[in-house]
Amino acid sequence: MANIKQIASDLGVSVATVSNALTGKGRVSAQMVERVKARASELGYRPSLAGRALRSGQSGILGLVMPDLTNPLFPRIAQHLSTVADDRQMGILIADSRGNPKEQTQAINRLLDRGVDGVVIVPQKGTAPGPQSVPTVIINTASDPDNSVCADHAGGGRLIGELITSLRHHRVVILGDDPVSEVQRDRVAGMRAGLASATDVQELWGKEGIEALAPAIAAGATAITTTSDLLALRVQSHLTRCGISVPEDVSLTGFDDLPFATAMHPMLTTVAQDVGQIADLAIDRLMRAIQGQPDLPAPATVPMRLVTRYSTSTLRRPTNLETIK
Amino acid sequence: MANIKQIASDLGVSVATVSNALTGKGRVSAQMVERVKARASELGYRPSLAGRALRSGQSGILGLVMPDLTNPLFPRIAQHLSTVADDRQMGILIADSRGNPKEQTQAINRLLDRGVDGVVIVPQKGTAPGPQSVPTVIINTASDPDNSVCADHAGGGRLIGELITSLRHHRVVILGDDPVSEVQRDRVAGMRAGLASATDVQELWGKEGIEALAPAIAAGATAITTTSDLLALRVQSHLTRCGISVPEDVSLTGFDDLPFATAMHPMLTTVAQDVGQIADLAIDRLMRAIQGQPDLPAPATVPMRLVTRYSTSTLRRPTNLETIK
DNA sequence: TCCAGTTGATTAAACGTTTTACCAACTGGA
DNA sequence: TCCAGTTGGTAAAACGTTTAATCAACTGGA
Repeated sequence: MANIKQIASDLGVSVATVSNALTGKGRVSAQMVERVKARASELGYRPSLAGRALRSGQSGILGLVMPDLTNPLFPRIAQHLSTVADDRQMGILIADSRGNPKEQTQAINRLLDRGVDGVVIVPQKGTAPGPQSVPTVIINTASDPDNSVCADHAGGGRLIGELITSLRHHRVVILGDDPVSEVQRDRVAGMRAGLASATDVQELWGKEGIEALAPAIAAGATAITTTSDLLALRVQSHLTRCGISVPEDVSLTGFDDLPFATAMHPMLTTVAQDVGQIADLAIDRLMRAIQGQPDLPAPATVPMRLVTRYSTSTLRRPTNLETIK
Repeated sequence: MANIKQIASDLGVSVATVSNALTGKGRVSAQMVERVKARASELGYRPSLAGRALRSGQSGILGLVMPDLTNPLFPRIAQHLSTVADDRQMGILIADSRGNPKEQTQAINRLLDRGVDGVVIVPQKGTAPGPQSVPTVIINTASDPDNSVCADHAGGGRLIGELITSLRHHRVVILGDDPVSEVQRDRVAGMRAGLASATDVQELWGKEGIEALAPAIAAGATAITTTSDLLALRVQSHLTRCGISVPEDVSLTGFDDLPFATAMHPMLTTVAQDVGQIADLAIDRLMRAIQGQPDLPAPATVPMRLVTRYSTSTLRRPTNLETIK
């Protein structure tokens, strides 16, 4: 409830002096600064963000637009974003684009109406939000080179591919969830690159893909690389039901290192995004844009990290399962 | 960029009239309202929330304090909260209390500094935030009867217990994660109530609890009820490793119906919170308090819903595994 | 002594909105 | 004709902050 005017009258000075003393901007004697600060903390003074926002035109609030708040990555992104925003005295307002592109632009508009100083957008699969009226940074899509920061999905895929290669697997099936997603296509492309020396690489998608797995294994595949941990869990469940065990009969990998990856048995080999660094870079670029500094030239891509656990092992059975049968 | 003054001068009227026309508060002729609204939409006018906030002392923003943003429930709570807040033209600012009580009060203070009109708090395990300087509603703890809304954890536990009872299991182990959590203790208590007619109910906690599972089963337990899905996944993995299969050898239940529950095999029997309704009630109470209406008397508790899947089955083997061995 | 420069503080405007108090012009009834 | 009541609108203050412009007092050098 205490305001700047209160402090000013208590001390018999003008409000401008108080403001200057607190912000350190104008010219105020050192001792006056002391007195002002002392009184301010006595009163428990908290500057009114509303007043400041009105005057300065900046709200000190950033918007976060997610394609779907139940996205398994959302918690980690939100957390990191919120801590690094905190460090810069910024708040984070969330908005859900509820899985469809139309809602996405509405969500952005709602944030804009609230006067956010900038927005972080994690776009819908397959959409690329155009330039906005406030500084914007896009996470996890490389569409607009200037203002995006994204994990190196292809690189992550390659790490997986190379791991599988190094474990001497030659017959591999790559399993994706939805080919509409640019991110997933990138991951798959990376896997292919890492598997360049494999003799047989097969690409499957979605629910039918899972059904097709057992036959593929029967036909000789010895490793399955998926584009998400959830998919990997599904696969493992399915395989267990079919009497195929991981990693003895087939190696299996996920993507993203979700919390349950370590609750599985065997614990899942996967690849992790450094969400902290992504958030860091995102906020960094955003603040830079907000403060009118020139954009950084290249889009930022953050390397992924291979997390080797126990769902992968070196090939130790004949390539073709038929021979066992 | 268009403001109320702009519209006023365009139309040759006073700003007060424009404000009245737009908010429908003062006395303005119907046709003037038309003209104002027309001009406003021509200009793409958006009221400045900052201006309004300064004048009215209300920011139109609610704060959400979570114990840990990576909490598996956070996404769903955030999503529902954000949609129902949207309906009331409110924004949601997030804050992370990073797993410790001290940060929790700091997080609350940060939100307060930002001028939120109210806060929704999902408290740290074992803490009960005291009364705040703004309207507050607490989710998932029944500590303060006046302003809390929480799932009926005990009721959910009872549902599980009754299911297990109806499946004719008599020897059950209840497995919890951390007894510090009031929520988990409630769940366990509910389970016990639902299992009243069982002959042997054992309670285990944490990592050692999991280790003790196989011996317990060897000693005759035929069902395991856990206080979280993640725990259930861990257990299932552990049991698989021990050569014990679900649900043939032992029935298993989770809690919360997290996304991966259906990716497991067998799909997990669990109990779901109606997060939508919880969010609804929470915002409802919060808005009521903000608008100065009297508090609703009783704390709101929302019933949980049993989700029966395939990790539970009726008892079909001798109670004591020893006899098999 | 005078003047330029510096220091420390003040005045007042501005940001965009809402709201109270007020005013002018009608209306209808006595 | 006069008055009370209603209708449609305006003027101005207020919310709390920042900042450009101004001013008074002091300093040191010529």
